[in-house]
Amino acid sequence: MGAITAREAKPTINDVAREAGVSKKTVSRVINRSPLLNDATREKVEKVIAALGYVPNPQARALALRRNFLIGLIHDNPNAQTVLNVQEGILSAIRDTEFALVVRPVNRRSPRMLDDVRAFLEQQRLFGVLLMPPISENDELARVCEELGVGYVRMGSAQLDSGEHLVESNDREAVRKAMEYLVALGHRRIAFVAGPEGFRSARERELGYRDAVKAAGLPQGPELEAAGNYTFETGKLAGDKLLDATERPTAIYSCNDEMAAGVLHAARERGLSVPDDLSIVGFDDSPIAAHIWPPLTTVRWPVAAMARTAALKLIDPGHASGQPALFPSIFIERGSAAPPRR
Amino acid sequence: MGAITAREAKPTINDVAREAGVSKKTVSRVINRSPLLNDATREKVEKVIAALGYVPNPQARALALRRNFLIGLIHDNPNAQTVLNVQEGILSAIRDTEFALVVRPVNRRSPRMLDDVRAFLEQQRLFGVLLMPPISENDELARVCEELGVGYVRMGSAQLDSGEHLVESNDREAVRKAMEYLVALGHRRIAFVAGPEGFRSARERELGYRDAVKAAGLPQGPELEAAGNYTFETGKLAGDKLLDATERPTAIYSCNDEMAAGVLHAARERGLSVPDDLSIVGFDDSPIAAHIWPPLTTVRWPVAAMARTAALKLIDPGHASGQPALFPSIFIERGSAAPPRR
DNA sequence: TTGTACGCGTTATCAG
DNA sequence: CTGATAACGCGTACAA
Repeated sequence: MGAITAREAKPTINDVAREAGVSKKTVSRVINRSPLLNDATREKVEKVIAALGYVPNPQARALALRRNFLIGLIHDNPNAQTVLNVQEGILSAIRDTEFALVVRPVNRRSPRMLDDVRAFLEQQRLFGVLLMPPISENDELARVCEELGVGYVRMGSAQLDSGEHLVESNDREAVRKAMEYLVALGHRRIAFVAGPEGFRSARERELGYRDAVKAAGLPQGPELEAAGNYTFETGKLAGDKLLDATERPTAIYSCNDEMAAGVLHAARERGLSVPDDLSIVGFDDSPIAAHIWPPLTTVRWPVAAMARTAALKLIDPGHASGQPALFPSIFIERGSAAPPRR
Repeated sequence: MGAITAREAKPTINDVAREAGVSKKTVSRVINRSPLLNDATREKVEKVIAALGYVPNPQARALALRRNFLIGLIHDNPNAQTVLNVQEGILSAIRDTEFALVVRPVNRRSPRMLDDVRAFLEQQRLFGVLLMPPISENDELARVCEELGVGYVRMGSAQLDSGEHLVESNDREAVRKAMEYLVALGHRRIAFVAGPEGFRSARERELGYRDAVKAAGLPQGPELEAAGNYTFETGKLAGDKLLDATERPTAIYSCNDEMAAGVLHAARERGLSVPDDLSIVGFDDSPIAAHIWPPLTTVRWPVAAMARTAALKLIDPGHASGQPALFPSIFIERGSAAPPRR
C-alpha cells in the first residue's frame, strides 16, 4: 500500500504544477531540462514529480511537438538472426531515451509493397525509419520516405545514398579477403554460390569473388558458379551442381552462411569430408555458422553496430552526419577451410 | 504534379470539415463509422477525405481517446527465429488495423528487469503487451502490467494465468508422444537433456520425459540426465557427459533443437553415426532442425499461431475470451531417429 | 527566471 | 441526424 494506485487517473503536468506551486510551463521546463531555471525551483519540482510518480504523456507531447518518438524498422530479410541483431542494435541506440522501436516487415515481391509502406508511414507518422537490406536497396522506397517527410537511414553494402541517409558495409572487400585466405591455403579451383538477383549485397559479394579470381589468376567459368537465393535449400542445390562437375572444386565460397550449410549438406551426402576434401567459407557469421559441423569459417557482418549507428543518425542528425559510416567486416577463421588434400 | 505535396501541413479534420461544409464531429463520425449518419453526408465527406488525402493523426486520437494503438512484445527469448515467428504472428493479427507493434527485449537476469519494464510501460502507455516465454512465466511481470492498467496476454506452456490472459501450448504431452515414438522404435535407454532452471517450458518438457519413462518402465537415473540452458554449447556439454557414460544411451531427447544440435556435435566428435549409433530428438522445429545433418526429428511448437491468437485476444477482448486457447504441438519425423542398432 | 493564453488534432457531451 | 463547445496533456509565444 502507500504506493500510487495506478488505474485511477495518472498525475498530469497540472497536478505537478499545482502541488509544487508553480506554473505548468515551469514543470515543462524541468522535464525538458531547460537551462534557464532556478536550481531551487527545479529541485522543488523534481521532488513533487518523484512523489507523484509523474510520467509525461508521450501522446500529448507528440501532439504538441508535432512529432512522435517512434522509430520504425522496415525489413524483408529472410534471416531471423540478422533481423534480431538489427533490432538489438537499434534498441541499444535508443535505450534510455523516450524512443521506442516499431517493426514492420514487408513483402519485397508484393506489387503493393510501396503502397503498404506509404499507408503505414502516413498512418503512424513515425519519427523516422530504418531500412535494412535487401529492401533498403529500393530507391523508390527511400523516395517515399522523403516525400512523406519521414526521416530515414538505409543500411547497405554499397553507396546507396548520401551520407546522412546511409550506413555502409564493404562486402566486396570482405569477400575478396576471404578468397585470398583460400588462395593462401593453396586452393586454385574455387567455386562460388551466388546470392539472389536484385540483392545489392549479393552483387557486391560476387564482385569480391571475381576480384580475387582475377587477381590470383584462378580458373573460372560456369562450372564454378551456381545460383542461390540465400536459403539453405538453394545452397544444397548449388552444392549438388558444383560437386557433380567433371572437375570438382577444392573449395566453395558461399555468399552467406545458410547456403554454406546447404553446401556442407551436399558434400556430406557425397561422402566428402570437410575441410579435407572440400573447404567451405560463408558470409554473415550467423549463429548457424558456429553450430554446424565443422564450425564454419566465415565473414562477420557487423550488422548490429551498423543498425546502432543508423539509429543514432536518425534520432540525432548531428551525430556524424557527414561521413557515410563505413563498417568493416571481420574474417572469422573456424574449421571448415583447410589446405586442399595432396 | 497535382498530387498533394506532403511536407507542407497535412490536411486535418478541420480542413475536411470546412471543405465538406460540415462540422468536424461529423467528419469524426465518418472516420469512426458511426451508424447514425446520413448516407448522403457520409459520401460527401468521404469524397473530400479522398480528395484531400486526409489521414487521421494517431497522436491526436491517442490523446483524445486516452489510449493509443501500440501493442508491445516483451521478450527475452534467446532463439531468434522464435522471436521473429512471434512477431509475424502478432503482425498477422493486426494487419489492416491501426495497431502497430513495438518490440522490447528485456534481460531476464537483470535485477532491474521489472523496473525497466515498468518504466517502459509507464512511458509508452501501450494499449497492451504480449509476454512471450520464458519471461511470460514471471508472475511479477504480469502483476506489473495489471497494476499499470496495461492489457496483457501471456504465451506459455502451462496454465500460468486465467483464460483472458493466456495462450497455451502443451509441451508435456508433446514430449511424451515424442518419447513414445522412440520407445516404439525399440529404444529403452533414452537420456534427457534438460532446459534451464526456472523455465516453465523446460519443466513441462521434463515432466513429459518422466511420464514416458514411467509409463514404459524405462531405465532412469543421473547417468541418463544432463543439465542445459537451451544453448548449443550446453547441449554439446550434455552430449559429452551422456555419451561418455559407462552404459551409453541409444537415444537422447533434448529439450530444444539448439541443444540437440550440440548433442549431435558431441556424437560426431566421438565418431558416432546418427541415427544408427544414436537417435536424437529435439523440440521447437527451429530452422536449425532442418539445416543440420541429419535433419532433426523434432516437435513443432506452433508459436506463430499462438502469438496471433494472443494478439487478437489483446485487441479484441471479445475474441474467445473464455477458453485459454490451447495449441497442440506437432511431431515432425525427419532423419535423426531410427531403431537402435542390433 | 517565471507565468498567461493559446494551439496541436481528435473525440465526448449534450443540446438542437 | 448534426453541431457548438469543452476536454485530452503538453509546448510555445510573449509578456511580466
